[in-house]
Amino acid sequence: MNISDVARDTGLPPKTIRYYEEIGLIRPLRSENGYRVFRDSDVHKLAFLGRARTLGFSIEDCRTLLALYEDQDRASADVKQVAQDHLDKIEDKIAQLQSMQATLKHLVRECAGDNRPDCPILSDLARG
Amino acid sequence: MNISDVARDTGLPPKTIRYYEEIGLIRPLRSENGYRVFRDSDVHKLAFLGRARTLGFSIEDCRTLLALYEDQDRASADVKQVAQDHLDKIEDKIAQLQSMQATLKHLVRECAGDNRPDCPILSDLARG
DNA sequence: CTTGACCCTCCAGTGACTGGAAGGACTATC
DNA sequence: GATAGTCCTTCCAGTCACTGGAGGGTCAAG
Repeated sequence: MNISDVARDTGLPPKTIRYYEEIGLIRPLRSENGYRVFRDSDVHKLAFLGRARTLGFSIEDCRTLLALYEDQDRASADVKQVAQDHLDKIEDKIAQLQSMQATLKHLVRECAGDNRPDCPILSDLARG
Repeated sequence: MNISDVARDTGLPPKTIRYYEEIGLIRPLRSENGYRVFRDSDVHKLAFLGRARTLGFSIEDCRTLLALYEDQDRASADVKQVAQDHLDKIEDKIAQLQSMQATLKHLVRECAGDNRPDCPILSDLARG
């Protein structure tokens, strides 16, 4: 399989696939003309990576998860730990965004949004 | 005022303040020895920027907001538009994170987290 | 034999800082 | 006046996970 076939099948852009090779997440073969040749195992790994990225795991987390996936002697506790840590970060992030959301919603609601210059949004930013 | 005084008063690191000057958000004076000299108006702007950044506005949004703030003839509608667009982005982001959160919570709950290799998290990533 | 769609590598840019090196300036103490 | 310590400066590199583009080789169809 060539890179664009893999891109189609995994939903990952060719650029991203090349990048994943560059940082050592996959090691596709090469044909004589220099083109990358992807085995099923490469495609499988890329799909795995795509899904992990969709869940928001960092590339380093993905590397760890892939290593755990390939390690038949892994402990599920190790996987769970990675996922739990990530979940905690996501929940922190959600809380942070919700706090911004609450403030912004309030300010937007208070703002007349007309031709006049008076604006509670700017007043808030200016005075804290 | 020197940079570290301003950093203390605004809560922004000196590095960030220098960066804001570099990208043209502020234009502090210079004393003979080359040190930056911050007027009250600079400190005020930096505090404004700090609060806007806390609300998650991008630097370019901050630049726009600062310009609107300084424009006595602004229309509050323009400010409101910036804030509403940002709020929309935040709400998209929250929804995306909540979707990750839901999936991850489910997977983490299903995972035994013991010494055995069987792991629903990896199974999910491997098969979608 | 040319066209167009592939593929390759390498370099630069994104956003918003952050860390560190190398060196000048100021303040306090001896 | 020397020294130590803290401040200030600039400049360069790195972060994260790609993404865009230049410049050039390869392949299949007509």
